[in-house]
Amino acid sequence: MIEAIEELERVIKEIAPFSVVEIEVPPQEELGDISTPQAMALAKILKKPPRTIASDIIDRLSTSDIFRSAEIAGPGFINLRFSDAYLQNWLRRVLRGEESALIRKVNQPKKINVEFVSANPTGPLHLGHGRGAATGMAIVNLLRKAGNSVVAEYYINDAGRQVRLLGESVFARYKELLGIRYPFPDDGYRGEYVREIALRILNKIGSVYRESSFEEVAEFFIKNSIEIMMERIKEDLHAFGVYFDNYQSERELYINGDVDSAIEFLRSSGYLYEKDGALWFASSRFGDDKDRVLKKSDGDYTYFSSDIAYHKKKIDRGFDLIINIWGADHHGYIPRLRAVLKALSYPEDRLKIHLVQMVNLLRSGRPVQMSKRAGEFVTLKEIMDEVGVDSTKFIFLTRSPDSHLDFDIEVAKKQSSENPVYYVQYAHARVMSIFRFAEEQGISKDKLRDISIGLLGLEEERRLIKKLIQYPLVFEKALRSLEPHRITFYLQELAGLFHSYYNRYRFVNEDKELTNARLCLAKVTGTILKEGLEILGVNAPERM
RNA sequence: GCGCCUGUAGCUCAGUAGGAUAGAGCAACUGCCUUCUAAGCAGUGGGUCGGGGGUUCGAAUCCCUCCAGGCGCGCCA
Repeated sequence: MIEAIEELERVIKEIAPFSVVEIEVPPQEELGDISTPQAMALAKILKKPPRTIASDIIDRLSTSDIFRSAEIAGPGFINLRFSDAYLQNWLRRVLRGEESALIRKVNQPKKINVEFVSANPTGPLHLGHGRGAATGMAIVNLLRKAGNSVVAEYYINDAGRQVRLLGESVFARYKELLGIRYPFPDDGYRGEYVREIALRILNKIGSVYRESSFEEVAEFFIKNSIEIMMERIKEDLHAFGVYFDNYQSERELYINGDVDSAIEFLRSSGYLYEKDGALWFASSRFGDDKDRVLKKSDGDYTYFSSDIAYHKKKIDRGFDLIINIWGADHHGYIPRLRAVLKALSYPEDRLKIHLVQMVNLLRSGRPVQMSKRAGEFVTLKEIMDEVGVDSTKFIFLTRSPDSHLDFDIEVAKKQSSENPVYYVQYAHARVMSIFRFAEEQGISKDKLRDISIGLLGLEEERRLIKKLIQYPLVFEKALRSLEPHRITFYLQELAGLFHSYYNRYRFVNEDKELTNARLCLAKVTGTILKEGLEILGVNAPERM
C-alpha cells in the first residue's frame, strides 16, 4: 500500500506539483482495490477534461510492479488493482515483522508537544477528562508510530484562587477532624475526597496546626493538598493506561520568573499597555476580539499570563509542533492563545488546538446528577471500575472528537458481551487460539513457511487480504487528521471479515500447504489488530 | 446578541480539504455449536442525511437562511 501511495504521489505531483494526493477505497469492491478522484479535482486547475488527466496519470504509472490494472471510471475516477505478486510480497514483509510495510515514517521526525487532560488539581478526574485522556494518548501514539519524538504533557494549574480554595477546604476539614468549629468556605470543595486529603495531612503532621489560622498555614495546606490530589490523578491516569512524560507546574512558572520574562518580552515588543490600573495585552491586533488583561489592577496576574509564559516556554523548548487538546468548553480561549503565539512570532500552522466535545453521563437513559459544588459527581475511577478500562476507552474512540457524547453507564455495561471492543479483541484472541491449536498439531507460529497467495483464492480470503493492506492508508489518514477513531472503525471492519471467514473455513485443516497459507493470513491479521489496538491503548488479549 | 460544535435508520454513531448505488453496531425477526473460542456467523426489514434556497458535471459534505440541542462569551481558572 505504501508503495502504491508513493507511486500515485509521484505521478500526480509530476502533473500538479502542489496538489494534495487523495487516495481512497472505492465504495464497491468490484471497482478496484484503491482509487483516486484526483483527476476530477485537477480538471479545473489544469483546464483539461478529467478523463484526459486520468489517462495521463495512468500512462505515467509504472503499473507492472504494484498494480495489475488501472482503469478510468465514471467521470474520471482512477481505479487500481493490486497485483498478486505485490500482495504476496506485502504479506511476506508483515510476516517478517517489517514495520515499514505498515507505517510510512515521516521524512523529517518532528519534536512535538502534546498537552492534554491538564485537569485542575482541585478534584478527581471525571468522565470528560477520561475522553480527553483517551483521545490525547491515542494521538500521541499515532505521532510516535510515525516516527516523531513526542512529549506527552500535563499542565498543572496549581496557582491561583481555585487551588487556594482547595487548600482552605482541606484546612476546614482538618479542623473538623480535630473537633474544632471552622466555617467552611462558601464556594469550597465539598467532595468526600477533600476529607480524605485532610485525613492524610492529619496523619502526617498530627494536630500541630490546631490553633493556626488559614492565613498562617495556607502555603502548607495548598501545597500538600495539590500533591495528594495529583498523586491520585496520576494513579487514575495510570490505571487508565495514560502516561505523561512531563508535568508542568503553573506555580513554577511564577517562581522561576517565566511569567515575568514572558511579560517583559511582550512589553519590549510593544504589545502591552496600561489602562485603568491594569496591564493589557493588545491581543486584538492579532485576531482576538478584544484586548486581555495580564495583570489586574489589584496587582495579581491573570491565568492568561501564566498561560502565555507556558506557551512561550514550549516554543523555547524547541518544539516543531505544539498540540493542545482541550475540552470544548475552552474554545472561546483559542483566539487569544493564537494571538499570543503570533505575537511571539511562532508560525501559525505549528500550533494545533483540538477540541474534544463534552460528555454527558447517563444511567439507563437518565442524566446522572453532577453537582461539583456539592461534591457529587461520578469519577473516571468509578466508571473504570464499573464499566472497564478497555470498554470505556473504546467508546470514547469510536466517536469523532467533535461529536457530543452520551455515555450511558448501563448501556456500556450491558453491552459488555456485544460491545464493539470485545468484538475486536475477540478476533485477536481467536487468532491466538488458532495458533494454540496449531501448536498442538505440531505447527509453530514462528516456523511458518513462505506464504503463497495462490492458495488464498477464495473470495473471503481476497477480501480479508485487501482489508489488511488498507491498514497503512487508514493509519495515514488518522495521522494526518489526528483522528484515532478512524483506526477504531477500521479495526471493527477487519474483525468482521476475520470472524466471517473463521466461521466458514478452517485455518488448520488436512492440507498442509493450505494450512500454512491460511495461518500466514491469520498471523498478519493478528499483527494488524494488535498494531491498531496499541494505538488506541486497548489491550489485545491472548484469550477471552 | 455574538462565537464554536452537533443534527444521518427506532437507539448510539461512521462517512464532510465536493465524487461512484449513504454505512456499521445495538434493538427486532429467522436460522447455525460432536471439528481451530457462539463475546461468533448467515439472512430479513429499516433513510425527505433537521427544513428551505443556492453554487456545481456532481452536495450528507461548500455558501446563505431558518429550526433544534450542547458549550462558551469576566481585571474567574
